[in-house]
Amino acid sequence: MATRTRNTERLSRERIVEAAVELLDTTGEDGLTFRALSAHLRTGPGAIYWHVANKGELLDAATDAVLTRGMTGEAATGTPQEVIRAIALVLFDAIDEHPWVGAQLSDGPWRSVTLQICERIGQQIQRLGVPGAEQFMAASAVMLYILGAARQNAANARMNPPGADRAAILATQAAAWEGLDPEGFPFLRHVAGQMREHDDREQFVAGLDLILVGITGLA
Amino acid sequence: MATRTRNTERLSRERIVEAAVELLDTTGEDGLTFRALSAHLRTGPGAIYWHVANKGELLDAATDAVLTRGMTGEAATGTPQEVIRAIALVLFDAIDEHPWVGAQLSDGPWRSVTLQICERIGQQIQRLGVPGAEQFMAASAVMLYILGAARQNAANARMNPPGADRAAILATQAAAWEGLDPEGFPFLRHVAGQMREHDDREQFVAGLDLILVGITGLA
DNA sequence: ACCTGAACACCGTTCAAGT
DNA sequence: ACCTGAACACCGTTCAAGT
Repeated sequence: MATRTRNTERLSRERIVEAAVELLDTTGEDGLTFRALSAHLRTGPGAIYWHVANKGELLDAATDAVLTRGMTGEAATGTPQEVIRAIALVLFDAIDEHPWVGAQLSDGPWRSVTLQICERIGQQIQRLGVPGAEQFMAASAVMLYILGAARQNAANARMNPPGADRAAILATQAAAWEGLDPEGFPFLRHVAGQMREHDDREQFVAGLDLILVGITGLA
Repeated sequence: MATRTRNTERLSRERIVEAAVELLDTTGEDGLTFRALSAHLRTGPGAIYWHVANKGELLDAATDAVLTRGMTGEAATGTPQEVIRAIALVLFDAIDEHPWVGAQLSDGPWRSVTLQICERIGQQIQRLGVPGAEQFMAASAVMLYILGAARQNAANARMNPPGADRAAILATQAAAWEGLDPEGFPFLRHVAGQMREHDDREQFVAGLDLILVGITGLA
C-alpha cells in the first residue's frame, strides 16, 4: 500500500470555493493563491481552471457563499425598523467575521445575494408607508450605508493585528486624538474620550437608526 | 548632440506621486506598475524605492494628494447641513473622478486628510446642537455614509466601459429588474422604472439628507 | 546621496500531455 | 471529461554596482 499523496476525492466547484473561503479566512486576502489553493486540494494549479474561469470569479463565488450562508436563516419579523436592523446586523457580522468580503463587495453590487438584500429592505420601506417616488431612494440609502459602514469596519479591524487587545487599541487611539492641536481639532479633542467606550457594532446600528428616522419622516 | 534618453530632471517624491496619480487615472489600478511608472519617469524601477518605501505607501500618497487637492478649496459656509453637503459632494466628485481612490480609502481611515474631514463634519454636528454624548456617533454615521456611498458609486462606475452611454446602461438595468419574478421581487419590479431617471449624485445627497434629518432630531 | 538595471521570488494563467 | 505540472509573461522588491 503506497503512501497516498494523490487526490482521491473528486474536485468540484463547491469544494474549491469552500477551500477558498477557508484559505481567505485563515491567511487573508493575500493568502489566496492558485498554488496554495491547489496544494491544499492536493492537485495542480491548472486543475482549478477546469471548474473556475479565473481568480475574480473565485472571489465572487467565495463572497457569494459567505453572504448566502448568512442570509438564509429564517427571515426576521417585527416592525420594519426591526427587520432592517436584523438584516443589517447579519451583514455586519458576516463581514466582520470574513473581512475580505468587504473589499470584494464593491465590484459586483447588483447581483444575486445583493439583489435579495435590496428586495428585502425595499419591502420594509414599503411597509413604512414611504411614497412610491421616494422608495428607491430610501432603499438605496439604507443599502449604501449598510455595505459601506460594514466594509469600513472590516477594514479597520484588518489594520490591527488579529486578536489584539481591543481596549488597548481604543486607548491608544483616544490618546492620539487627545494629543491633537486644540486650535485645529477642537471637535476630535472633545470627543476623544468617547473612543474608550466605543463599540463599532452599536455605533453601526445607531447610524442606521438615524437614516430610519429620516425615512420614517417621508411617510 | 546625442539623443536624450536619460533622465535630466531630478526625481522627487512629488514627481513620483504626481506621475502615479496620472497613471492611475489613465490606465486604472492595474496600470500602476513600478515598471510602467519608472518608464514614464525615464528611470529604472529601483530608483523609485529611494523615495517611496513600497507600493502601499505610493498608493496612500496618491490618495492623499487627490483628496487634499479636493479639500483645500475655501471652506463652505451656510447652515451646518449645507456645509456637510458641500464636504460630501467634494469627496463624491473626487472619488468619481479618480475611482481608484475609493478602493484605497478603506485601508487608512483615520489619517491625515480623513482626520480633517472628520473634524470639519464634527464641528457642524456641534453647531446643530447635538448633545455631547451623541456627537461622536453622529459624526461617525455621516463619515461612514459619505465614504461608503461614494466608494460604492465609484465601483459601479468602474464596472461599465469608460465613456459608455449612461442612459443605455440605466435602461438595461431597468429592463433586467422588470424581468424579475414578480412573486420573489415585488419591490424591485415596482421601482424598476425609476432606474431610468436615476441620478447617482442626487441620490447620494438625498440619502445624506435622511441622516441629517435623524441628526437634527437629536438636538 | 542618488540612480541603474539585472536578478530573485513570486503570481495568474495557459496548454500540451496524460488518464 | 477531467487532471497534471512545466512554462510563460508578468509583478513587487532587492541590491551590488555605478555616479
